Amino acid sequence: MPELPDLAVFQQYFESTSLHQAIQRVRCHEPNLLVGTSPGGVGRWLSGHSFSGTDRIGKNFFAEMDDGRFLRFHFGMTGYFEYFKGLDEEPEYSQFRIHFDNGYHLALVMPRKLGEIQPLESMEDYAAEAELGPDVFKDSFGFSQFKDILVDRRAMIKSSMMDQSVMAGLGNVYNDEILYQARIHPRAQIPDLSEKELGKIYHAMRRVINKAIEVDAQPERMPENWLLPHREPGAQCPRCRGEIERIDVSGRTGYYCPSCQKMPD
DNA sequence: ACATTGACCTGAGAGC
DNA sequence: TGCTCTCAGGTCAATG
Repeated sequence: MPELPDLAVFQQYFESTSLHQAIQRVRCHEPNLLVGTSPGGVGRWLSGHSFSGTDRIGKNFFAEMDDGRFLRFHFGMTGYFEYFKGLDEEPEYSQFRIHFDNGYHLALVMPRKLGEIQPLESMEDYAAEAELGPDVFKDSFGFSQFKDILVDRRAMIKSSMMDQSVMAGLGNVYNDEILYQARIHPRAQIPDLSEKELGKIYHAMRRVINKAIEVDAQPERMPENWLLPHREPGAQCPRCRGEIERIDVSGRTGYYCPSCQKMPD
């Protein structure tokens, strides 16, 4: 479930494996993933160059190239990178593979083919084009901006926080976690939330993302007192021992604790 | 503006 | 054992 913390970990992985090595060629098993290019086109885009750095906006990962161009990756629901040596070690569900001069390869592994790979001249142009909101984990995204963005909205809090054009990076799972820790009902309407409650949400967001990255976004390493290890109906709330419930919000299945997360008055 | 639904894709897990 | 069904997850388009 690649959300912002997962992306941050992918970014570290990419940086520790795939920078500053000449790219020989690429192989795309699933051309439908390519945006604005073709298997041949992405090959020409990359071949003979190398990656020099990385960046991220929300759930979009940008591999920066030695001449300042980019390749954007979106991981859909199931994507991740895997770096490996011999082709006989290529992972199952590898949809796209980059051959480096040193004999190693980087694969985009994605059982469900809902991701995207896109050559780009500019990250900023892409963000504008895609109408991406600000990345929720950039240093510049402080509480005042969080509040300003939400203040004249009337939607449910969870819907707006998951809307990538409002703010970018959060998905279903971490959103539930944040609202659980802030003790806010996922269907709470934004106009009904006080500044203090918005503050609790913002700070829970920082805390959750930081901690999730610290444990490499591995679900089994999430703290036991989080909601995340208890995302099933009938599970016990680690805080009040009440029953975790399933709830649909804007078409996504969420989980929350009805006794800890009350609707605002 | 906002909510809802369905489509995309396909493996995992459940139920028979 | 093997089949069929449902459900995830992120995003977008269509409809109310």
